[in-house]
Amino acid sequence: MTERMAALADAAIHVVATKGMRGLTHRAVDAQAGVPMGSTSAYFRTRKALVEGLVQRLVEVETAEVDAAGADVPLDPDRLAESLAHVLDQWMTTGRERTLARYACLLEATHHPELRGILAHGERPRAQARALLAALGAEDPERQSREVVAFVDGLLFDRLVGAGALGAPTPGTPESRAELTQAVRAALRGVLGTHS
Amino acid sequence: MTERMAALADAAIHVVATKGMRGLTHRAVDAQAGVPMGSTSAYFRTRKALVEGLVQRLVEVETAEVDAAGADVPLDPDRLAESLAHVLDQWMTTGRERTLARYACLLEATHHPELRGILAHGERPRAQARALLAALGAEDPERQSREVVAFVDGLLFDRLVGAGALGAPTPGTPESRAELTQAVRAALRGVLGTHS
DNA sequence: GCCAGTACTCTACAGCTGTAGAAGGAGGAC
DNA sequence: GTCCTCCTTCTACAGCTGTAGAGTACTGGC
Repeated sequence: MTERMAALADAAIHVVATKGMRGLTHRAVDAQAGVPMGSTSAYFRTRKALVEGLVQRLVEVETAEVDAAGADVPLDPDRLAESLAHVLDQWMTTGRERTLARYACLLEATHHPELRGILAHGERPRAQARALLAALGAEDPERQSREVVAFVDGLLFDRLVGAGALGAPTPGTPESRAELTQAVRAALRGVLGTHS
Repeated sequence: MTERMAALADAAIHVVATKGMRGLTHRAVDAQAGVPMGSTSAYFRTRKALVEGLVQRLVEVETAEVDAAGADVPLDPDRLAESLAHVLDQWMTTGRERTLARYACLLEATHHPELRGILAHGERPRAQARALLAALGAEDPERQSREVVAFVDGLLFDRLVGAGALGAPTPGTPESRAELTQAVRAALRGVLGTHS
C-alpha cells in the first residue's frame, strides 16, 4: 500500500468512525483527506475496493500495535491486569476511532465475506491471550481465550457505544483505569478458576 | 405504533441485519415487506424517521422478550448459568437478526444521539443483572453488573460476527449451549469473587 | 344514495453516489 | 530538445435515494 493510499485509507477510517459505513463515500474521503475531489475514486476505483483498502489499513496498523502491546506483558497476575487495563483504556481514547471502525467493519463482514481478512487480525489478540493463559496454567486455553476476548470486546464496545455502561467512569481517567483493572482481574479470576 | 408500521419496521430490521445500515432505504424496506413501492416512504417520511421507527420497534420487541426471560431465572448458580446460556443461544439463532440489528443501531447511535432511546433498553438487562447479583450477594452490583453485561455483549458480538470465535461451536447446537454455560459460569465466578 | 375523512398508492424530481474515461502535467530516457 | 510513462486531477453520466405532493380507493355517517 503506497503512502498516498494509506493516507486515504486513514481518512476513510475517520469517516467510518464519525459518520458510519453509510457515510463512507469516495467524495467524503476526499474531503476528509483534504485532497482534490476524485482522488479517492482514482485510487480505489470501486466502493468495494475502498472498503477493502480501509480494512487492510486497519489490520496493518492494529497488527503492529497489538504486537507491540503484547511484547512485554508481565506474568504476575496483578500487574498483568493493570497492564491490560491500560491497553484497553488506550483503545477507548487514543484509538477510539480505530476501534469504532473495527466494530463497524466486523459487522459489515457479516454480509460481505471478502472482508474476513480483518478476522485474521481478530485472531491475533486471541493467540496472545491463549499463550498468556497457557503460561498462567489454564486448563483449556483454547476455549478460555475465547472467553477473555469476548469479555474484552464487550467491554470496549459497551463503553464506546454507551450501552450498558451508564454510570461507568469516562475512559481516559484514572477512575476508568482503576475500574478496568478490577474488571480484567475479575475476568481472569473467573476464567482461570478459583485462583488469587 | 400501528400494525402496518410495525410490519414495515420488522422488515427494516431484517434489511439492516442482512444488508447493513447502508442498505436501509425506503425502497429496500418496501421490497422486503412485500408492499407497494412508496409505502415505507409514506409511513416514515424521512430516513431519520425510518431509523427511529426501527429502533423503537427493536426496543418494543426486545423489552417484552427480556422481561419474559428475566421473569423466572433460577437463583441456584448452576441452573442460573444454564438458563442464561440458553437465552444467549437463542439470541444467536432465533434472534440473530434482531441482535445484529441491535449492534448496528448501537454503533449508529454513536453519531446519531437521538437514537439513544435504544440505550434505555440496554439498561434493562443491566437492571436485571444488578438485581440478580444483589440477590446472589455481590458486594457492588452496580459495577459488577456492567462487567456481566459487557461479557454477554462481547460473547454475542464475537460469535455473530465470527471474530475471535474461530473454533467455537456453532450456535444452536448442544455443544454451543454447553460451552456457553461454562462461559457464563466462569463469568459469574469471576464477578462474584471466589465462590463456588 | 352522497359526502367527508382517512388510509393507501403512485409519480416527480433534485441531489448524491459509483464509476469510467479524458485531460493535464512532472520526470526520466534518449 | 522529443517522446513516453506514470501520477494526478477533472468531468460526465447513469442509476439510486430521499422527499414531497398529487391521485385513488375505502371507510363510516348521514
